[in-house]
Amino acid sequence: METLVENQKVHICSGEFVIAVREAMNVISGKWKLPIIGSLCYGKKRFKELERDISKITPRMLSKELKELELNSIVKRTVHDTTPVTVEYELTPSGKKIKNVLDAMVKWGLEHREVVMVEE
Amino acid sequence: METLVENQKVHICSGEFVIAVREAMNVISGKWKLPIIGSLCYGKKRFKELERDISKITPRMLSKELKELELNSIVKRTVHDTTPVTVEYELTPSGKKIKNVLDAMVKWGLEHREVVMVEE
DNA sequence: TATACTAGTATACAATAGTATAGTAGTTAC
DNA sequence: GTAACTACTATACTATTGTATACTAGTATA
Repeated sequence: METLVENQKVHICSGEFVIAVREAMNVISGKWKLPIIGSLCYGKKRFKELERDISKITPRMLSKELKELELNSIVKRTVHDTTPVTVEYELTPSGKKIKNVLDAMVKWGLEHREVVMVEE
Repeated sequence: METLVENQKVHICSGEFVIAVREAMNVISGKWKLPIIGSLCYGKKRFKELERDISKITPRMLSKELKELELNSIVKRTVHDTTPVTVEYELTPSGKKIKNVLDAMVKWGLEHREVVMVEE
């Protein structure tokens, strides 16, 4: 399995490849990361807005996942000096580009579903 | 966040989208699925070959993951009537196409790493 | 008879991921 | 003064995921 990255053939087992895939996996794995990213695609959101948007998430998980996403430079956190304090979360440019990965997943997923349906 | 699939704009929250992404996530999530798929990219492999190929995997996990991949139509299992019995595993066409998703992940991962490096 | 090969399975445990429920601190409206 | 808003945190638990170690069954070789 080979892949073209910046005009260079890269072997699936090359160190860079593995690290890059792992990084992408980190960002989208887990139960709540995609719902959070999905919700932030429509623009900035406050903590409580995300909590209301994402059905059944607990504040503990929301807080934990937002911290991880911030650490990984996917989400930017901004504190506003209002009363009460409001905190806004938004996707970084890198966070927005995850869309390309999701697109590839949707494309594969739909094709795969069709293949499986025809087989059965 | 919108995406183009077969000339139709599909909303990120549409049922089909969510199911398709979840399906793709199922196939690549977990500690051992990518190493297994990676190893099978080079062609058919027997159980013991995979076990030797994939450093530190236990037969329990290899067996479990192969079963899941087979259930999801990513891997095909063929039993050969030799002595001792040999079993071959190979990627289905759908399994091979997961490469497109991995490519998108590599591309994003490499770009993201560069952005993060420049920032720090 | 003992060892090694095939492809796994069984049991018990450890580690990680996620849930449920309640509480914090500071300010504002009733 | 009490309730409600903000953005969380703390504690204790359950569930899922992965590990470690040993074992099975059938055949072939030394």
